[in-house]
Amino acid sequence: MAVTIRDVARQARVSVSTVSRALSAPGLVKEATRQRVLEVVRGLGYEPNRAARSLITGRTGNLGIVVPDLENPFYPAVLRGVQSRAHEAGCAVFFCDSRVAAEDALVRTMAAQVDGVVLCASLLDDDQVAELADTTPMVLLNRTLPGVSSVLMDSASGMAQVVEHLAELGHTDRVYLGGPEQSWSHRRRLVGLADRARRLGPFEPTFDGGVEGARQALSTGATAIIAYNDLMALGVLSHLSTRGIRVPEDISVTGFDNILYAAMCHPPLTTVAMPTEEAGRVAVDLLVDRLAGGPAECRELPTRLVPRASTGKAPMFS
Amino acid sequence: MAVTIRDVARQARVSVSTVSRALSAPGLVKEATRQRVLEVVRGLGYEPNRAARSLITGRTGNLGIVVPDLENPFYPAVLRGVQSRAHEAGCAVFFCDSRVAAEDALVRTMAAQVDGVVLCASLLDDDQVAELADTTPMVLLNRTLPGVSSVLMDSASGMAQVVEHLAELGHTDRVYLGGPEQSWSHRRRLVGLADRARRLGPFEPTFDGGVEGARQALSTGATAIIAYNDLMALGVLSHLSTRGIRVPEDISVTGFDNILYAAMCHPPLTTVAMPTEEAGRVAVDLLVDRLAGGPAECRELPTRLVPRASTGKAPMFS
DNA sequence: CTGAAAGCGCTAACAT
DNA sequence: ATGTTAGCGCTTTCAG
Repeated sequence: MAVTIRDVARQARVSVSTVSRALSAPGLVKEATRQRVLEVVRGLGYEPNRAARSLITGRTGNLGIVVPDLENPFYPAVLRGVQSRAHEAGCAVFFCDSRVAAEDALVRTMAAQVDGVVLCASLLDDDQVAELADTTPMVLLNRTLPGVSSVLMDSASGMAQVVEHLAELGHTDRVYLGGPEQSWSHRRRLVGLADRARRLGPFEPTFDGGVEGARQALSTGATAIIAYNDLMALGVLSHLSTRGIRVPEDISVTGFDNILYAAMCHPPLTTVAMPTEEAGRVAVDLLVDRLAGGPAECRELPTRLVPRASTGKAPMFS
Repeated sequence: MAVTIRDVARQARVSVSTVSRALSAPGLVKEATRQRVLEVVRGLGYEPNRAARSLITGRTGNLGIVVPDLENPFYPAVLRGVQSRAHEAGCAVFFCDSRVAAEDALVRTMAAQVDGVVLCASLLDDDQVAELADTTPMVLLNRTLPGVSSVLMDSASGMAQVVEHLAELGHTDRVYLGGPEQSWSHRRRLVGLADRARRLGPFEPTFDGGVEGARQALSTGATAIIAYNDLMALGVLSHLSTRGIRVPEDISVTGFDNILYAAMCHPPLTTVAMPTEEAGRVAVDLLVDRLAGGPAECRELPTRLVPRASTGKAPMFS
């Protein structure tokens, strides 16, 4: 059997409540006793039983995060931010990839054992999200819903920067390969795009989706392809290379997210940097605030264009 | 207040113990009563309180996994396998990236709230791992320790295949850019390498580590660079490209892991495919067996060479 | 097959 | 400032 609060109390010659207080309400016990207790705690290697504690407090000390696709490097980056901040806040984090099961089922399962959850780029409809948010404290990432905290990355501005960049290079015929239609990020990118590019899609926001998008884009004769995200842009690059089309001489390509590989591919990808890790940290902050009884809050983080070699002057432009 | 077992008992006109049994020991209660209870459970939306349950059983129904670097796509793949299998087994999974805090501290923290942990590619020394394994049921991934379950990917054979492939292409001067010296995978790769390549390193198993490795490799005059993993190989490719060195015409390059980007880079990378997702699933299987009182078990999964365009005939070889 | 009762380890009134 | 005590919601003997 593990060492319990009673063992500590006995050895420190105090009552269990004093031990409890020494540990979780330092102000309520005399410094000398507290030290004595702490010493015994260390000596015995006592670790409070979380189950017992939660049974009373109703708190688990855990946070949950649900992401749509861990294999998109965007999410590990977010997760890293979440985890480091959660760690600072003394919380452990449960994690789920929603390809494993339905998003709402996952959140519900999680809700039972965490104090709150970070829901990333949810594709659920508003009613479903609202229902979940009603059950458990929640912060949304790249998604909004009235009354629910959220952390947003400014996709509209990012996309506007992309279009402007392309325009400056002389591209007049631009095509956008869209992501999932329910996606908030996709819709915000459309806002930034306005009517400054044709639209194709929706496509899967993956490498293969990009390959398919490139195929379709080629038949439009556009000189610039704007992909929904970097993963797709990588697929676009790959397809163009297969077809012997040069980037950026023949066609310019842009992505979104600035994942690690955007800098490593050939040619390096012009893209929009997203404050992923920061977003993860802010999400936890908002969640913690919420748990402490604060109000729902919405925070938008800036994005910025990262020009690289996949964009160049439009052909025949001087 | 949430609905408790007592509410169910009252409404189903049975005792709490009957409800408890109906839920977790179906054999011990008459089918008719069980149905009645289940109906009330559904009607009330009753969900047993996990804290209360674990307080008694000592089980949490949770698994933990610690990985060294979530941003290496190798680990999300493992994580995916772990999660899908855990989900089937009715377990939720806690996750930690050991860049957030010291590995052993993380495992210890986790141990308090999971039934067992999967420890990936640990760099701790044997004593430390042994101590942890003593505290909590554990399965090691790509690491061995007597008496502890483990899932291994056959790095030695994979590396032997790489060297053989290079030899067939006429490369006689090969150089290996090593990974972390404490890494089991690294040491197994050395075994597969035997004395068939010079050795450089250790390097960080990252893109930047690869860049540095390439720099050093160039001064050796070798015609083939064998990187510890794909991330490094990507760095090698990048550095060579910067220096105007052609791959594979001037130098051949190989990686290890077959991450998604190995197929997407330029030129596509010859590498060794690792059964990552499978390994994650097997790890959970072994852990579950262990929790059920089974013996420690060791499973080695095969790897295989994936030849792509980054390797070619040695210069001057015909 | 079912019920009564005793806790699991801890926190939070309530006393002192 | 510290001790006493009553549970938190559940499982699990032990009786019947």
